[in-house]
Amino acid sequence: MSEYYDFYKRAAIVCRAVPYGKAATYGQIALLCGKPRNARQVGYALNRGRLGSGIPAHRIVNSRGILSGAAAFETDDMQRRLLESEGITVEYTEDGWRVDLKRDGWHNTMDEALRFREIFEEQKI
DNA sequence: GCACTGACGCGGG
DNA sequence: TCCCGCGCCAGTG
Repeated sequence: MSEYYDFYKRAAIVCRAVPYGKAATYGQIALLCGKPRNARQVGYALNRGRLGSGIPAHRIVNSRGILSGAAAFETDDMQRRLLESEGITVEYTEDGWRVDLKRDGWHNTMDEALRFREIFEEQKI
């Protein structure tokens, strides 16, 4: 097992792999990076642009499917509009805009998880 | 080194 | 199922 890793490089790879039309959670990204307790770091990285460009940040939501209320997008409704443009239904609740993870969530297979581990191992990150 | 912060998540009630 | 409390941990000043 690689003893030194770069969490942000891993997170960038995983985030870019979230399919069009699907939403993933912060914890899910962290888990696939091999750091299941680092969900907060995923949010931090996205907020501060630490993952570079080409990251579908709008597809990342919290474990309940709630969209980030943070003003990290150009406009308040940007994240919701991007998701809807991909065919994802976003419904308004008291807690904010929410996607149905049961239907539109990214449900990883064990194979996908193992594949990421291989990629990290190969690239020594 | 210390305290505080936050696009978070889980487990118990 | 829904709250709520607590744990989490890299960054930041």
